[in-house]
Amino acid sequence: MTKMTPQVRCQGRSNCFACGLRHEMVCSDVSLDDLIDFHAGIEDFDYEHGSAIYHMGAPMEAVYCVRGGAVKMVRYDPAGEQRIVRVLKTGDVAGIESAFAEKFEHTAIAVGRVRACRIPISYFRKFVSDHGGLQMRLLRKSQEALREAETWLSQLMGGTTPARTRMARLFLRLRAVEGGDKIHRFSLEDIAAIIGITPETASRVISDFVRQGILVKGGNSYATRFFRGDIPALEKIAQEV
Amino acid sequence: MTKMTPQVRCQGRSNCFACGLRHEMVCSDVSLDDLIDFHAGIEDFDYEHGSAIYHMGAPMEAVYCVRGGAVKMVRYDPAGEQRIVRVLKTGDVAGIESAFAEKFEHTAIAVGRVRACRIPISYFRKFVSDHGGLQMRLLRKSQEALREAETWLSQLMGGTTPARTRMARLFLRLRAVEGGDKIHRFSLEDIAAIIGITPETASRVISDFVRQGILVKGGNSYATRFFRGDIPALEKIAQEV
DNA sequence: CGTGTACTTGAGTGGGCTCAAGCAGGGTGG
DNA sequence: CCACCCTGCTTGAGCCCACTCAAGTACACG
Repeated sequence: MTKMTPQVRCQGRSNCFACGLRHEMVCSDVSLDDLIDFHAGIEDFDYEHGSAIYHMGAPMEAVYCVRGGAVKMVRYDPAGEQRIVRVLKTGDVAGIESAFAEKFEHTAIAVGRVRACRIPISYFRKFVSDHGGLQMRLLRKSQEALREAETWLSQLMGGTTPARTRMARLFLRLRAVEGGDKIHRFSLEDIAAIIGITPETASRVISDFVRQGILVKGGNSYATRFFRGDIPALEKIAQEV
Repeated sequence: MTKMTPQVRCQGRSNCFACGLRHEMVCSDVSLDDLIDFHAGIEDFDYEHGSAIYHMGAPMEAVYCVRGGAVKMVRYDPAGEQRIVRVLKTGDVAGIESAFAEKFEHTAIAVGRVRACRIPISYFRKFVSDHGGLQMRLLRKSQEALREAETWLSQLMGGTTPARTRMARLFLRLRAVEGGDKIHRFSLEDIAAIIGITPETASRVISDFVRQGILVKGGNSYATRFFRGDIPALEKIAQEV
C-alpha cells in the first residue's frame, strides 16, 4: 500500500504535526514511516457546545487530541453531584489518564465548539509498546497532569479563601493561550462545579468584575463566547487573603 | 564483588521485599541479581512526628518508600497558606511525582512515627532506564496517584457539602489499612488544611463524633495516637447531602 | 512537676447558600 | 423576518453554617 503524506492521511483537514501528541511522539526513536502508519486510523471530529466526547464508565476505546476549544473533565461525588476536576485546552490529550484502564475515568464534555482528533486505543497502545522511549514521555505527561490537579486543589478550593479570590485564580487558568487575555467563558453552573460554590454566587462575582471592567464579555453564541480579562487586575485579586 | 542477601544489604533492619516499590519492580524483566544490586544504596530511616522527609523546591536526590506510618504532602497556595494535597500510607512511595524533575514538588512531613527507605535518585533512574517494563508500571502508578488526587478534589472539597460529611469521608480515607477501623489521627490543623475549614470547626465535628461514639481516641503520644472508627456510621454520614 | 502547645468551648458576625422572582437573548418554528 | 419560548443569567431578601475572636482547659513532653 502506497504511503501518503500525513497531511493527506488526516484528510487534509488539519496538520497532525501541530498536535500535542505528536510533540510527545516524535523525537525519541520514532521514524517518520512509523508516524505515518500511526496516523492511518485517526479521524477528525467536531463537537458542539455541551456534547459529550466520552462518558465515565464507558469502555475505553480511544484517546482524543484537542485541537481547538476547551473540554471539561467531569466526575461525580458520592452524593451524585457533578464536579469538574480539570479542564483541557488546545494541545491537551483527553483520555490518556485511562489509556491503560478498562473504562474512562471521567466524562469529557465540550465547552463551546471543539475540534478533536480521535485516536483508536489499539493504535495508541501498539504504538506505545513498540517505542520504548515513549513510555518515558507519557510518564512525564501523566506527572504534569498530576501537578495540574494538585494546583487546582491548592489554589481553587478551600473554604477559607473568599470566592472572589478563587474566581480570579480560575479565570487566570482558563486563558485560551498562555499569557493572552482571552478567557474561556464557562457557564455559571460549570464555574460553580469547579470551585465549589453556587451559580448565584458566581453570577454576583462576575457581574461585579464586569462592572469594574476587569472582565469584558465577548462572542455572540454559546459556541463562541469568551471573556477579555484585565490580567494585572485579576492577578492582584488572586493574591488577596 | 560478593552478593549478599537483600535482607543483609538492608542492614537486617527490614525486609526490602515487603516494600511497595519492590512490588512494582519484581515481576516484569528484573532479575534477582539486579534487585540485589539496586538495594545496595538503600538506607532505612526513622522520622519522628512533625519532621520533614524533604522540602518543596529542594534538589531532588532520592525517593522514599514508606514502610510505616503516614506522610502528609504539603503545598502552599498563592497567599502562603499550607494545603495538604495528598496523604501517603504504608507501601506508598514519596517523591516519584518528582522523579524526573529537578526539585521536589511538595514538602513531605511525617505524621506520627514514620519509617521509610531512602533510595538515591541516581539508583532509581538507572534502574528504571535499564528495565523497559518498569516504565509502564511507573506510568500506571502515576495514573493511580492522579486518580487519588482527583478523588480528593471531588469528595473532600466543595463549599456546598457540609463539613461534617466531608470529615466522615476523610476519616474513611485515612484508615491505616484498607477495610480496618484504625484511623490515622492527624492534628486539627492538618485536618483543616486538608478539607479547607478552620481547626475550630474540625474540633467541634470531632467532639461530636466522639460524643456519639463514632470515633474513639486511642494511643498515648503524638507519635502513636489514632482513632477507632465506627465504619458503617461514618459511611452513612459520608453519603449525606 | 512545670511549661507550652494543642485542643475545647462559647458568643457574635458575616459570607455564601436558599428560595424566589424577573429578565435577556439565542435558538426555533411559524 | 419576527415572535415566542426556554434556558441561562441576574438580582433581591432572609437565613444558617462556618469563620473569627477570645478565653479556658488538658495533656504531651521535657
